[in-house]
This record gives sequence, structure tokens and C-alpha cells, in this order.
Amino acid sequence: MAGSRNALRCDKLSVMPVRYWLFKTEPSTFSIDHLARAPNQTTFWNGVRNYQARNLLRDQIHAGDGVIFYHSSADPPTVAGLAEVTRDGYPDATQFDPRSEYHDPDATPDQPRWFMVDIRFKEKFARPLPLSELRTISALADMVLLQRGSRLSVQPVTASEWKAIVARGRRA
DNA sequence: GCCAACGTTGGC
DNA sequence: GCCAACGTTGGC
Repeated sequence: MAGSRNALRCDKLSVMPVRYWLFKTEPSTFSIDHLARAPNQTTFWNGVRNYQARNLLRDQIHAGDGVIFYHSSADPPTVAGLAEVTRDGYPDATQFDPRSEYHDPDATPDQPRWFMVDIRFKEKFARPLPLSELRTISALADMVLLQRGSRLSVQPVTASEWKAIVARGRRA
């Protein structure tokens, strides 16, 4: 394949570079162990109700991309492991369900407002990486997660940030 | 439980 | 379009 080895052919004319993302989840609701035990170790990532994150899910995040699986509101908050996107963005069905906590009365199947992707479990880190340790890694100084007041639940991650986190997480 | 930071809502 | 009020996030 032409281009970098970190690339997927996505159609006849273009090669889509693999990109990296960080997905936040509260482990008491859905942890990396839940993902590892899910059918096909795969789940849809529903319930994101923030426009910036929605735009990423709908437009930017593609099958083959890498996902850093982050446990927020945990004690301590950690990067728990890695996953991979297995399906491009598609409408989050819960927006149409009046009984769902994620229901959006203004969304219609013709005009969906909220999107989700599918992800599959890749690995659980030998040692979960605490947020406090991430803050000590100079390669991560500009990481979105570490910026003041950063709340985005789906965030872009650079290739160098990905590399630094994977290297540290695999180290016992 | 506290609270800073952020996103959304709605009156004007 | 402004912006105050409110609700939520998420680390500590």
C-alpha cells in the first residue's frame, strides 16, 4: 500500500490515515472489563450529547482508528487500555426513543442529531495509567485531556501522544 | 461534598 | 446577538 503503514484503504481513490482518539467513560457505568466481555468484544458508543463530540463521531472518526479508553470519575481516574473503531458514525438510536434517558424530541430519523460509532476491545493495560502520572509525561503536555477545564468526552489524540501512552501502559 | 470550568437555555 | 442563570462534568 502506498503511504504510511498506519493507513487503511477506504476506497479506490484515497487512503485514510489512522487517527487516534480518547473516549471517556465512567467505569461504574461501562468499564473496559464490560467491553472485554461484550459480544464480539464490541459495543456501540451511544449517549454522547455534546455537539463538538458529535461532530467528531459523525465526520472524523473512522473504522480502524485507535481509541484510548479512559475511566473518568473513578478513584483514581486512569487510562485503562485500548480499543479500535470498527464502524464509522451512524445515528444513535436512543435519540428516537421516548423512554430513553438520551431521548431528543427534536431529532427524527430523517434528521438525526446524535451519532455513535462502534468500538472493539484491543487490550487492557498491564497497569492502568493514573491521570496524575499522565501529567508528569512531557510528551503529553499538550494533550486535550490534560488541559484546564477539558470536559470533552470524545477527544482527538496525536500519534505521538498515542505512542507515549501505549509505551507507558504496556510497561508493568 | 466542593467547586471550577464549561455548554446550553432563554429573556431581552 | 448578548449574557445571566442554570445544569453538568469531573478532579480533588
